[in-house]
Amino acid sequence: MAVSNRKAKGKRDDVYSLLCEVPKGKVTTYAELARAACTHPRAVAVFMKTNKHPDAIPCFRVVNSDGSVGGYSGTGGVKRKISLLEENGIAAKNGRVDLKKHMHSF
DNA sequence: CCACTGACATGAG
DNA sequence: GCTCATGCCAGTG
Repeated sequence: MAVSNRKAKGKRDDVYSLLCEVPKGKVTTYAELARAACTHPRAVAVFMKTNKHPDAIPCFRVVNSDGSVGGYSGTGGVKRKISLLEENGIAAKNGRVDLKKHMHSF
């Protein structure tokens, strides 16, 4: 049972595609991304951590459903993520973004 | 090539 | 604020 779903790796590509379609200046949540990809938020976290294309995958645009930035495997950690968000016009104060202003729904 | 365990940046209660 | 439950991925034998 623990390995019965290994063939369903197509979900990962869906998450990446959806994330790439998020416009600049907007962010999405793990729950929303997972929902759009028909998967679970837990899986999305693994996708970002195990992603082989950080250059093509703006994981910094993904935040928690609470608006908290969460984490970042890229350079600088969450600090780098917050900086990138601000570069996109998103105010990430105290590691939090305004979802009601930047939350992107699929 | 097939099978199993460990690890994860969440969500909900 | 903490704990439990759930899904997907990567590595090893």
